[in-house]
Amino acid sequence: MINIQLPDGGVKNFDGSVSVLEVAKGISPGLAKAAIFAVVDGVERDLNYVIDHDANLKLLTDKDEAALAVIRHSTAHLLAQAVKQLYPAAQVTIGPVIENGFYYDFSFERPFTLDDLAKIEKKMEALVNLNLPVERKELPRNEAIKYFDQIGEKYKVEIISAIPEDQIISLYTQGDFTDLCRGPHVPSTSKLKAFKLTKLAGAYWRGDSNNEMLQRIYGTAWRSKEELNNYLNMLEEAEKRDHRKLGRQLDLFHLQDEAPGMVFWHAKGWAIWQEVEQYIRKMYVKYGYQEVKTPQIVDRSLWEKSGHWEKFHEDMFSLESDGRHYAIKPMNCPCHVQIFKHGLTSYRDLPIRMAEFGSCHRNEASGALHGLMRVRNFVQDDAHIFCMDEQIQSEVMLFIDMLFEVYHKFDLGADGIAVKLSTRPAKRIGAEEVWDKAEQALTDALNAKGLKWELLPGEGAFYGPKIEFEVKDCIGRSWTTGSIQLDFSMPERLGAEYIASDGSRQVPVMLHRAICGSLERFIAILIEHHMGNFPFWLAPIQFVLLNISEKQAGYTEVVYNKLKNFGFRCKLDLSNEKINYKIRENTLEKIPYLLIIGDKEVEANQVTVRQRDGLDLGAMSVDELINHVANVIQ
RNA sequence: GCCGGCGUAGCUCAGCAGGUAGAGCAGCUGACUUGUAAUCAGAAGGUCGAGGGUUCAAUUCCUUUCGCCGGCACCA
Repeated sequence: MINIQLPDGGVKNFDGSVSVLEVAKGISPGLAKAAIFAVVDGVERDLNYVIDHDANLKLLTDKDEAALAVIRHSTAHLLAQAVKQLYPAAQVTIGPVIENGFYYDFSFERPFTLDDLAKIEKKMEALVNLNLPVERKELPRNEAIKYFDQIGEKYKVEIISAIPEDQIISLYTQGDFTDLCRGPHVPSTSKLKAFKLTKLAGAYWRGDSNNEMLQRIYGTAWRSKEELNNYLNMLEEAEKRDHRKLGRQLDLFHLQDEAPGMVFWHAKGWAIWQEVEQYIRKMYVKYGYQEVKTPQIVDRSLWEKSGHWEKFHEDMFSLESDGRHYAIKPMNCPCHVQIFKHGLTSYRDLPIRMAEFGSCHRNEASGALHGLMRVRNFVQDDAHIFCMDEQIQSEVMLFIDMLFEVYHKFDLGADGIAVKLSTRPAKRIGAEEVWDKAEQALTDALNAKGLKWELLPGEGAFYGPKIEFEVKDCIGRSWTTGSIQLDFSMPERLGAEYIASDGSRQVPVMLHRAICGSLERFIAILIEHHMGNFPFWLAPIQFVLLNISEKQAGYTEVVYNKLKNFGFRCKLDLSNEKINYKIRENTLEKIPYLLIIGDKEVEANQVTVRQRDGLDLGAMSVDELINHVANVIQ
């Protein structure tokens, strides 16, 4: 007798072993039909998993969010099956679930084409219509290796060979196709009814650029056609926020062939930049930073001392002049250490927080460049904190406060920010106890601030652990903006010291930190986050003045000058167009306030205010308008 | 850097099985003097990313190269 406990508290009894599907049928035929997979005693199982003991059972259908991962995984198998049928010479490798979908990597004699993709998708649909049952079987590891060796799947053999010998390997078969997989899977290919192959790409085997490049096919899969369409529409909408697109439409900046990865900032983009920079500068004052400025080009010997030349010279732009070798700085830290070293520093002076809007050049790999997100010349809101060991945690906490104050100011919500702690890598310098202390300090600071964070073991730099703050762009790619990084190496290498309370000379700890990361990247994030509708204080143009006919041109200009003298960024549109046209054009420019002036306004010494979202605030005097925006800014 | 795709007017894009290109919008000129998301008309605008090759003829085919896009790798 087997008792099966259901989530609603009910219990089903069976005389002997029973499959999940049979249990489902016992509950209701509808449930059995809709079921995708099950959780038995906390473990995900297929529907034909046989329960032979008392157990808790939860059935999941396509109504459950959790079904998505299973559907996606099964769709990846479906893709592989289709590829094998169409191109038997292709070798299968891995096909995991990712956010919103899946991919599968194949080794094939030639790259797949878009035509292939269409064919493969058709084949997948045909396989769905065949309603192929998906069946699990288990083999001892060595037999699994033998099996894949026999069918010539050498990548699978390699994968299984890395699994301990005593393990049982599970395989899933649908029709003529068998794949190595942990499962669970949908019971039949007919459950896969909303998928689309989205892109082709190259990808290195095992993620290592020394290895062969495989053909990766990406796809998305959902529980219903409706869900799929919603996703595709969402993607289409999201692409409209792309900062590269908006940068052109709003005339903020451009990039051109002659200066790859370097930005030409137009007046409107630069207005945003100035606001951001000035705001960050205010924060420096508030949080006790000193601002400095250091040279753009520095003799190579400094980079040799700092170790950058050895490790990164391929990414550095260098030049020769009058027989001397120079490098354009790829970072500011060695220069800041030079300022720190000037004169004697007492422990009483610590912490010293030294900030610079430092323009850096890095010769990034051509394939890495991406709009403003990844450029070759960028300005970091960089700062280095020189402090004593015992000050690390409080400095990190202060930095976190500052970071969130800044992000809040720009309307970047904390829930959109991923916090990651990267700890000691295999290759590293510094004593274990120093790493212990440093990692503990970072962990404690994160926890003290009540942040949700993710641990990335082994991802730290060789010279210290770090915390990174990541935000996503319009289509979900993650970019690091803020970071704070401990450095046990550079102060010593470059001979930075302070006089301790006992009169001895000590090497300070150095924290590298940035909030925006680079102003370029940060502004790109702002553009996408606000969809170009910048808050009033950031908007490149804050007011546009529109006269209805030539008659009001004089008065319109007076108001324009008045607002300009108050320091607002204004545009005067006296163009000889209908007011409808002018409203449309300036609304598309995403100017926060459109001030409309006709005879009525001239007479009453007012302006009629229309917001860019179409809301009509009615007529008011200029003073009232200024009051209004002051309230908006707070 | 690697794999694939792309590069035509300021922008968005069409075209060409090889016979030196076309639209809309913007810009320019003119008319209209306008009340809350596109007034009408006219003229103009391009060494089809760059170099080389094949050909009587190349924007179209081949090749090299640069840049961009999507991934991968990288991201101190």
